[in-house]
Amino acid sequence: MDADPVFKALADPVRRALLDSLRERGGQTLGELCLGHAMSRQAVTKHLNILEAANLVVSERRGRKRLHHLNPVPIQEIADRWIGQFQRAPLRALADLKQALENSDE
Amino acid sequence: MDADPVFKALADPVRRALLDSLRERGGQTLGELCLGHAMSRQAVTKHLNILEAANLVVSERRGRKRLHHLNPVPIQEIADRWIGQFQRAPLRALADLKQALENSDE
DNA sequence: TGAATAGGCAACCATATAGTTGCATATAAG
DNA sequence: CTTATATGCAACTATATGGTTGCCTATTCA
Repeated sequence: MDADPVFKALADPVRRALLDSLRERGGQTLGELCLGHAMSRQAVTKHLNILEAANLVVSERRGRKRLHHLNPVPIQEIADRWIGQFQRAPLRALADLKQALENSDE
Repeated sequence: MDADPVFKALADPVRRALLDSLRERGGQTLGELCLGHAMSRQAVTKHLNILEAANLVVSERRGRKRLHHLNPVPIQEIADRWIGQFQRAPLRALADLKQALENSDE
């Protein structure tokens, strides 16, 4: 897995809101996902394309509609492989930080 | 906490590498952090400024050196408050996805 | 003191990003 | 068949981003 497109996809608040919406209710159409966003349908399409490229969203054509679904796997993988590394050594990092701040008074 | 600067800071592979480096060894100077990156010192400075603005890195002036430390707290908070939401309902999302893909053959 | 070291500041440039508008296409409904 | 609906495609624009270079400041050390 290439994590970079996932991180980049998550960097935009509109895209995070779209993921939130699809987590709440899967199978939404493009039109439904546009509601509540003060931007054009085409702008939302672009965001969805970025989310699909990162494999965070999967869509299926259903007649003239396109239904969108969240794929939680990439987020899980980032949590496990990347964030986990930072969680495993947080106490040491915080201790370093605390010591550095204390020593700065000398 | 505003999570947006943190997500944006994490979106760049150079900045993730800098965090990795500081996780491995805290207290590195700007010059040390520049080693291994094929870019100017000023470019690295800009990345570090973005990481500091997101509170992912804390630095202290020590004579003519500046020492940098990882602050793991924002990553922890994102993991807990944001990613946790996606991890709590992954089975349902995957089931939705599987069902959608199966139904698409009808 | 004077030179070398470590870093800061500001202007500039190229490309990426996020948005727009206009028009085209395909399916559904009457 | 015709119209309305749902989406797709492409061109264009403005701003953000990531990088550069040149020069300045502040320590350290001989």
